[in-house]
Amino acid sequence: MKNAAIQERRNRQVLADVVRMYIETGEPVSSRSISKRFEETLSPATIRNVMADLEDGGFLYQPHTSAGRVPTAAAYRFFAQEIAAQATLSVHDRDWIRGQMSSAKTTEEITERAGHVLAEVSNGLGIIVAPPLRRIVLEHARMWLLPDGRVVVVLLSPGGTSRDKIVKPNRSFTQAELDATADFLNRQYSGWTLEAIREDLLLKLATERERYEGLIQSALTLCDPVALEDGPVREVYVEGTAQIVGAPEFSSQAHLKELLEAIEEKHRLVSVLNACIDAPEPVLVQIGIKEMSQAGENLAMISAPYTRGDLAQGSVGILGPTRMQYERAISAVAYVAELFGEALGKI
Amino acid sequence: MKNAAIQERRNRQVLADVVRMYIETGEPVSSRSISKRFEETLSPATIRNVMADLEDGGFLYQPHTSAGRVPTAAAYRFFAQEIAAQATLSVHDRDWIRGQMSSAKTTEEITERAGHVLAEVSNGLGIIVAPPLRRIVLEHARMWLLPDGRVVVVLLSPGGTSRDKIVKPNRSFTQAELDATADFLNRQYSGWTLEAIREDLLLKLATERERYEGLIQSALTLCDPVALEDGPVREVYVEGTAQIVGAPEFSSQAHLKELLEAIEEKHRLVSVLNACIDAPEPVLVQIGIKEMSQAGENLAMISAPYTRGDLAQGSVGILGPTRMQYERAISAVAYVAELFGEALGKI
DNA sequence: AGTTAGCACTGCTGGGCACAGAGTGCTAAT
DNA sequence: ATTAGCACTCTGTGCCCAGCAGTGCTAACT
Repeated sequence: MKNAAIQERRNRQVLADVVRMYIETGEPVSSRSISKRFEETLSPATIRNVMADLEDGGFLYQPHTSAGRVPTAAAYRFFAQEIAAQATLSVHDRDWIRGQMSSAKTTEEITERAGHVLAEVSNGLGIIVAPPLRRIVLEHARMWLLPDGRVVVVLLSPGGTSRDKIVKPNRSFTQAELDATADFLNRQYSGWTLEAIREDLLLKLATERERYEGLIQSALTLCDPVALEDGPVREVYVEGTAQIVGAPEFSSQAHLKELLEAIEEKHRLVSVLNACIDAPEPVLVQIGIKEMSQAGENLAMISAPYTRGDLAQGSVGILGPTRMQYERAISAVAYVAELFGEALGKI
Repeated sequence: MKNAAIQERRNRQVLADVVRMYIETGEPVSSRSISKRFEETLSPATIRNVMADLEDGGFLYQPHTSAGRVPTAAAYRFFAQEIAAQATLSVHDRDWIRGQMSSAKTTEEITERAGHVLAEVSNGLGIIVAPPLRRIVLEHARMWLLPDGRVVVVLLSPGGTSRDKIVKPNRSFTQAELDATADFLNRQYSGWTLEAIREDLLLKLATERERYEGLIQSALTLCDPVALEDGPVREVYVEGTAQIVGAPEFSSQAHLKELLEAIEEKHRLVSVLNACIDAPEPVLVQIGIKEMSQAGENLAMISAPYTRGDLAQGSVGILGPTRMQYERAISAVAYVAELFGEALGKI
């Protein structure tokens, strides 16, 4: 039974202290130093016994016989869970974050700021994932004809963002037709997500051919390309690459290079980060990200979804070394997610 | 007279060989190895004499007394100049590059590909700078009124790119006014750059108030925000951060970190890279980029402007260690710039 | 005069070795 | 159940020394 070691209250206390201390110093922690933390109520020898149990339980390990102990991934997981509930941001951090975020006006600025804040707080990467296109809400559509037969489609979302695309339809349209189509979309689907619109159109196409035939066809031809434009690259915003270079856990060039390559392939990040959208907890802590790279062993990701209105949109998070200040990081991610959603709403 | 050492033909030959060899191996090159390159027509001792002269001239230096010689920035400059004229791409590289570029369709894809190609070829960073907004050419403008009084402005450029923005004008417009303004822009300024339009509008405003008064005013109010939207961040595209980690010249963590920070502040890159637009040579080689960071000493940038039609638009380039394969890099930059411009034109 | 062989000199690199320090596991005493 | 004591293990560091790569200089050669 692996968890046996963790059952006893004192053992958990010791484990938490070891983790905390290792996060601070980055060096294997000895029984003596933990003993001191307990205000000398327990001797090093006792702590050693506890530590031996914890090692059996898979929470600690020794780099070599005569070294102190280092937390394993399991220890971090335990630790994160232990403190997640009571994680709270220092007033100083809170003010600083709000200050940083409040000066941003455009969506881009806000994103950049949020990423920057997260990177600074964690000494790791700050990552922002934009809402996937299909979750975008249509407020207003407009189309017009170009002299050469192409069509400009502009979709407006609440909050002032817009997306446009030039479409080469396979048949020619008149401006009147375009107006009718746009009007149809506006009356029928204002407030729907693109994803939902698309599904509904396909459904209607099958069941109610006779009623709207032309319009539905037109709408599909004209909207689909816009919806599918999906720029997978621009969706992810990463800030703070420079930070991870300093971290001693990635001092190995090979590891560092591999990690940076993984980061450049941003879609890999997205899947890990977006796990939090369906997670039950408000903030998700993942420890040991094998998906990322060989060095993923000692990577941790802390992520939270942000919402505008009440629709989950995308997520923000931190990717950093497992040896990270979890209290600070967890609460910062939560706070940034909150501010980020708010800020987007205000545009 | 610093250049004295370089006057003699044989000295230049030796210098070039030292640089070439150092680029290959990355280690200080000895007199013996150069002697071998000369097919034994000169003894190591002779080469040593030449090298001593070159050291006096500031082209070589010794890490310590009993080591070989390493090229200085001056040596690289000389070398780059020497080979720039005759730089030519291997058939293999040429095919590969064309292959990589040809599969890209959208502007984003093309940019990404170009960046990727440059990074791969150079083992450094591939950098693409988009044309500054003011150089964008207007093909067609359109505006319409939103229910709440805001105005959507869409500017179309030749080649199918478009840019839109939602403007909150300080007075209210009617749709008819908007149509008239757009029409005015289209008739008067189709084919002009935004920069030029803006200037001309301001000029006309001063001299011909009476004729177009309303239109000019409207055009300015509505277009300026679009033109000034200027996303300084999105303008620069960098690929290949992972590459530079491997380079032994940046093995020092401190240097590496500093460099990555500099790269994240992309605007710093832009000014260096854009120097090539006004340079007389088709491809500009800069060696020792002090602007970037302390480690800039051993950084080199190779850049070339790309054009669409006959308008210089932006630039593409490589940022890498001074110890770089210049022949390959220079010709690759030239070729990518050419293909990039072409590809943009075809969209 | 330019070139080259020979040789002494320099500074780095890597292996071997001893030593101190940190930390543990175990046993026996409290 | 806790703890003091002690033997044991492993690492990091400093030091020395030999080996090596490469130079600079001088003197001889063409």
